[in-house]
Amino acid sequence: MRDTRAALLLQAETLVRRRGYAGFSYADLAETVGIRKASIHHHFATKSDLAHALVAAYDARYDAALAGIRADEPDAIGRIAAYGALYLGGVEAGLGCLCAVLAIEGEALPASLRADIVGFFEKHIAWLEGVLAEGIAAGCVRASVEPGPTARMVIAALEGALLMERLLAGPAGFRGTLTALCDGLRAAGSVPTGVSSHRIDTI
Amino acid sequence: MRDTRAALLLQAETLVRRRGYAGFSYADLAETVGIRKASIHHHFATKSDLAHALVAAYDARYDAALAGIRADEPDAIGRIAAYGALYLGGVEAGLGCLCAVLAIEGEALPASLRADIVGFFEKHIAWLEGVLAEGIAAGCVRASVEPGPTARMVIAALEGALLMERLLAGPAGFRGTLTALCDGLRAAGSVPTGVSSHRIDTI
DNA sequence: GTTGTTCTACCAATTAGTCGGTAGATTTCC
DNA sequence: GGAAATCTACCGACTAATTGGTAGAACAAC
Repeated sequence: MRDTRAALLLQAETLVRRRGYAGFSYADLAETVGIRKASIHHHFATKSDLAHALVAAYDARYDAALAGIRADEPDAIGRIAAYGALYLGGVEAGLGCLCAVLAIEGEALPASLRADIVGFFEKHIAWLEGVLAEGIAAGCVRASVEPGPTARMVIAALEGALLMERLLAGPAGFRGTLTALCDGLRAAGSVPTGVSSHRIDTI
Repeated sequence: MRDTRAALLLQAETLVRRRGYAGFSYADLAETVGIRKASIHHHFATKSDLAHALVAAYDARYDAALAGIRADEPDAIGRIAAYGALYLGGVEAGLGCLCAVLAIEGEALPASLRADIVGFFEKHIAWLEGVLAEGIAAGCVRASVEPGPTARMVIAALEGALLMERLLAGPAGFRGTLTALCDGLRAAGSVPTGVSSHRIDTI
């Protein structure tokens, strides 16, 4: 049995992450999946329905990854390094972050989709804020770090690095940024931890 | 006298920065400028010609701003804060960075345009690397900072913050990220400097 | 009167989305 | 268990609108 809906979601996601939301068409998607254009409408009535489903699936995958990192990595800096490694997967595959791509085209997008994206980012900011606060309490993160603004700065740096290094220096460039980022957060006495092996499942 | 070419560049830039390259059309641009669609082709034969001119003008404006900051701000952290304030202008106006927008749609863009964008980012990385190296030598930037990777991290954080905070917390969110970024670079003994008043001219 | 600018009027291609219909399962009901 | 009804997945053939781009005439300015 062939799960067409899943194939559509998978291929649509890579198309959006490669070329943007306005940059791919139902015709493109139909061709890569090997189905007729009209049949896509059977699964996703409109393009924005498809986009919603895309964000929901992406968000769910990240939820799982975030929970996994929290469970596997005891150290705050290790958790942030592992979180950054999720983005590294995108650089390696030549794919931007789905939500960053959609955020950039924000103005031209349906408002409900924008709300989904805001929710995605705010969830990640809250997660990082918690990680940083715990890290400060445990003494592995610099005491002068403010968890709120720094959480925003961390995710901004990773989103920005994914955006840039995909075109510039690739994975090597991204790893440099991630290391510089972690080094700036670590408390003076704390020992660096290695790069984690966390991966976002699909793609 | 009415400089149509300049008006086209100005309006096209805001359209791209709001909706993306694939997200605006010659019809949109014609309407905002108050000209017929065919007349645009007289000034910019193809859409990618227009995009090239857009990047060239944007790049030139940043060149001037970078030189101004270097001349006016003696301190490395002050220079980076001033550089970040350029991006703040985008957040306030609700506009993304032109090159970030184009970078995201990279795969769907003409290759020559991609090269322009790579050049833009590399120039800024080199500028920041110089600023950081001088700052370390002067003692206002943490000695453990590595100028190369950290320069990439700084621009990534600013690009990412512009991307995100345009949708999330606006200028206040961006300022928080900028402060957290600068705080992470400053040497322990160094005194914080205020936010500069540097602005990118047009828009 | 020539040069630069803008216009009207068009073009072929592509866009998202609709239409009526079909083959094959699955369910319902006697 | 077998007929009838319903549902799922897909298709070819559309549509109206929009896409970037072209040809040639009108108009302006020096």
